[in-house]
Amino acid sequence: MARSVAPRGSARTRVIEAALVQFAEYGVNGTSLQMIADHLGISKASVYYQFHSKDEIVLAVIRPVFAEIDQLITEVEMLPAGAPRREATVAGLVEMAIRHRRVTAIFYGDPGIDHLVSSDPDCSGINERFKRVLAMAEEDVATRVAMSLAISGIYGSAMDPGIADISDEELREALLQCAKRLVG
Amino acid sequence: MARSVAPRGSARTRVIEAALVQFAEYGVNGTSLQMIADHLGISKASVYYQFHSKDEIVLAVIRPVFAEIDQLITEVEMLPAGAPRREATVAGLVEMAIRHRRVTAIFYGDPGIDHLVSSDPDCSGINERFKRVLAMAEEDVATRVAMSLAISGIYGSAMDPGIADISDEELREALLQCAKRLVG
DNA sequence: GTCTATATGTTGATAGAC
DNA sequence: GTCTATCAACATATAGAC
Repeated sequence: MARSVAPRGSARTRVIEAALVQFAEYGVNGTSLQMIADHLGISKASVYYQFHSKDEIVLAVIRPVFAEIDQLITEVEMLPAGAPRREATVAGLVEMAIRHRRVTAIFYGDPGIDHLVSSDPDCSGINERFKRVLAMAEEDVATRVAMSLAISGIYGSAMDPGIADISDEELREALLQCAKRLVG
Repeated sequence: MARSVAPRGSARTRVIEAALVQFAEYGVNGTSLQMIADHLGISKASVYYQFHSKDEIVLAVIRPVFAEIDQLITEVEMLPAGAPRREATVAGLVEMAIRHRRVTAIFYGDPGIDHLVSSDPDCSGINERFKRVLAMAEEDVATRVAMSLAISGIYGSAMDPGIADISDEELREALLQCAKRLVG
């Protein structure tokens, strides 16, 4: 390893992190490159040196999230379909929601992200895979609704300012308890 | 009643309805006045004849929703605090989510709307009142999380395309069942 | 009530100096 | 890698004719 390690907070990484924060607060369509640049104290052109377009920034932000979902799918696919798989899925989503808390959550339902996800092969592929693993042989209306409510509820409550005072550990426990009541 | 009745689809009403549809699909920040005008087959200037600004359109769209929430609060406030009030609240929200299905839902979490709500006295007042009636004397972490998850889950699942094939009646029943398991 | 035309600012994005 | 300067496209919003 003669080559020196990339600085801990590389310019590229800082752009991604600044974008993440602003996207979470103002949404993708409500966040301009000027806002991201101002937040970093640099110019728009410097942001464009790292990314060719806004879409590239958005993709760089959501890619790790989709990678996590992809891994979660792989894990739950090894479980038998039905209740065990459902329970592992919501438990995994609770971990993700806690880990990112109030940040990842925004992406669930952001129209600016939805559009980009649809046009990106990798993301939409994972998206389809996720939907497939969830709907697998599920004819039961009650179960399908419960899963849908659990997923959007987990993300929605993780970012709810009204319960922001609750610690990660307490929130995780409470969410798992809710999930168990819904799909267990 | 010498004066003739306003046409069923007045120009103003049509603008509101067109905005509602587009806001739900693209978000407030992702919807331009040009898009609304095009959707109605009229010009931007005609839209501005009905509303002085985009914010006015957004307010006109969300006001009825907040009026419904206001009424719901008044109803549940007459109930004893605790479980009975919580159950009535989620039941009322289920009715609202079903009634609007896939439309009202977007407003829950749209950054463009959140910002406007905060700056509008009426809306933010109702918002505060709603939060107060929910948090009333609730120290129990599990209950607070369950309520948060139920609320965002109800709205989120009502707009979930993955369960759009389920009829309103079936969805209402399934959501009420979920709500009961969470807060009952 | 609707239109065309326009004013004014902001957006995403590029060129080129340092 | 960062900057200033600039672009075309689009945003909200207004003026005034019909």
